[in-house]
Amino acid sequence: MTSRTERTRAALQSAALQLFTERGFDEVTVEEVAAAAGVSHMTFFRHFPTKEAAVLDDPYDPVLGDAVRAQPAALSPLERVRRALLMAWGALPEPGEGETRARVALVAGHDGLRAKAWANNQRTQDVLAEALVEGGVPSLEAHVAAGACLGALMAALLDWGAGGEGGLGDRISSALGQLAPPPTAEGGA
Amino acid sequence: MTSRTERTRAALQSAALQLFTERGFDEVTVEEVAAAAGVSHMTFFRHFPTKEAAVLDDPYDPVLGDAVRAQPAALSPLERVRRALLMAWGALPEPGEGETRARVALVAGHDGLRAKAWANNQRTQDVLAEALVEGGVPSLEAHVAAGACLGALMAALLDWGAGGEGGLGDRISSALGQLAPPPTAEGGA
DNA sequence: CACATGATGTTAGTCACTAACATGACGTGC
DNA sequence: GCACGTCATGTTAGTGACTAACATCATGTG
Repeated sequence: MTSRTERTRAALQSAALQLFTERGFDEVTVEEVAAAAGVSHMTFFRHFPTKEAAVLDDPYDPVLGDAVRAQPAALSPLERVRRALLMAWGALPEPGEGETRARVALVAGHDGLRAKAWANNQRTQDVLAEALVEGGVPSLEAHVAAGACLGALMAALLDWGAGGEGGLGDRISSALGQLAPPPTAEGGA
Repeated sequence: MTSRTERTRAALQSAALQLFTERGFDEVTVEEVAAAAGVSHMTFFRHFPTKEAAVLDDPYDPVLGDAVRAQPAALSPLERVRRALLMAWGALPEPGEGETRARVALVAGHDGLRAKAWANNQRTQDVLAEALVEGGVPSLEAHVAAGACLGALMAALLDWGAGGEGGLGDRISSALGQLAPPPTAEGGA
């Protein structure tokens, strides 16, 4: 039972993705996207706050906060965030590969989109940091841990979107692995 | 002998900073900034590509690339970037404390400005990663190292701008310190 | 003083985004 | 089935960032 709202929104998003990919983000007006979806430009803005938002649609934040809270407090903040992201990635429903690729490629190739993506990233960062702060981690340390992990993750994403060949999952684990503490010689887990 | 161009640019920047701080970024039009500096809005855009650019003015990138290249190749990419940033920070001429504070506070408190700041950050990230790639580091690893360090640094900056009391330098070293490898038990330097 | 050059002003336009009000589709109570 | 309310949408008019084309004014040079 997709409601009318959901259908319109999906139509807008899909029209936007296709037009932007074909002709470039800057060469397509919101007016055109709306027309392609069969609605007026006002309807576009009722569904998306900005032109960029039709491409950047990530409602994952709450999941991530909980994932951080689920980590053992004995670990360093950085390590808690790192594991939370790895865990959350594994648990997420893998979105359609092709479409994700198109979206990330768009973002990787356009300054304005990248900027907005970073802005979203920052919201996520705040959520992660908040979860750490609740657990007693000082604010600066919490934000730094979140910032470092998301910086790494974003780098992996953009690198993939810019033309990397492997799977996205592999890149993410590899990126976050780079932030892992080196294994102790004792073999302690 | 400051050229006319330089004087106009400085006037615009200072007018922008003052007006934005007084009344908020969104409540001041470019027109008003230009008027306060005694020029027309076209002149504003000849000096700054966007409204945000009058606040975000960081020409540090080239220095950072060289700082990375100066690090011993034996270190991990992450560690090379980390040390390069610490080194570069120490070598930079400390800019006027008050003005920097005002700028960072503006950025920390405004979504659009933060987004643009991240966009700049990405350029820096690319410069750092490039320096690593030249040294033989794979692209993904290089971008991740740069992303993580700059993510941490940005978090420290924004945290400071949002109302932290200590010195900025201390926060930066503390933030980057969080990414340092743990000291080995052997006491090896 | 004629001249070239570069910074600036003027004007008019595009486009993202917003506000106010009108219309149209849909289900609910009766 | 019909009045009614609600919610998605359309229409219109506006603001403000940013651009392009052309005019002007300052500056230094011969």
